[in-house]
Amino acid sequence: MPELPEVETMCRGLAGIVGRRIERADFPRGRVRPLLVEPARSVVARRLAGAEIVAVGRRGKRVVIELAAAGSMAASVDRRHWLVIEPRMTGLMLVVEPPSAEHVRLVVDLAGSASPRRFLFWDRRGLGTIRLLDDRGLEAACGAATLGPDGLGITGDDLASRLGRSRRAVKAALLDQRAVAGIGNIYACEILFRSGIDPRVTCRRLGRAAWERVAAEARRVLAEAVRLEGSSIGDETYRTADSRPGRAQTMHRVYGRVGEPCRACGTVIERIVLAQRATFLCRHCQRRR
DNA sequence: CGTTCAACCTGGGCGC
DNA sequence: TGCGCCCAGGTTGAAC
Repeated sequence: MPELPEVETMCRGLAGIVGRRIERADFPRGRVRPLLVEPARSVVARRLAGAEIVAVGRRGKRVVIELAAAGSMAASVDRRHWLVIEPRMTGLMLVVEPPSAEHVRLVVDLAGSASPRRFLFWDRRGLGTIRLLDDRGLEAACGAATLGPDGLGITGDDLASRLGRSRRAVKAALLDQRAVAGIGNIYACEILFRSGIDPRVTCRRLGRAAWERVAAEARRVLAEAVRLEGSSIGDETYRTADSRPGRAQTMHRVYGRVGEPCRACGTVIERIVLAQRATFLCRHCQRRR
């Protein structure tokens, strides 16, 4: 579920943990599958305890919490670690009570009496990953070879140079995190609608002006969705770190609107499957190149 | 190079 | 009510 705007909102909701010290970390009843945690849960828990939280940031769809090892007030890089959490479909970072206790995967208690007292990773489907990495691990997991330029700052040049010669459908290409980081299924559909481009069109058939449009709409749609704190669709879904629903779903023009009239022209919105993902489009409005 | 499929999971919605 | 099936915001690896 969480794409760039949702993960960005989670990170902003964690602002209060920066500068705090971790008292203890716990994987309640080992509810995270071992394969989704790196290194072993006991090692992660031990290393987190006592660490100082230096910063919280986002890389693509990942939450990155920078830590200084216990007792190292100086910023020696070799004592830095990064807690990288990938929420995947249903993961949430919360500083308040979770929707259910049974899907809490990681709890981090903070020292002191300031608010928040803790933060946690809650994940209903349990597909999310938790990694505690050193600088080399971070580079491998979130570096330029893994993640392309961030969607909020993507340019027409970026897209044209990375995807311009590709034979893939443009929608599939926008979901490729190495090309542009942070775009997922909802916003790919919305960006292409606003760009007036059919999601099935092959990248190499798009001209310069089209890539400029896609980049501009990507920046605009993602920024607006961040402003609206992400998309919450239905119950038991994405929430902000303090458990409020986002409002970006109110800006959706095509996603989830199959059978409903296009807000621009009245044509019925269609749902097709492209690259194994539901894809929504307006045949009339999405014909440009 | 690109596509397709299965897998990893839980739970909501729908048809019968 | 209950059951079975399909669907879901993501990612990965294998097969073709």
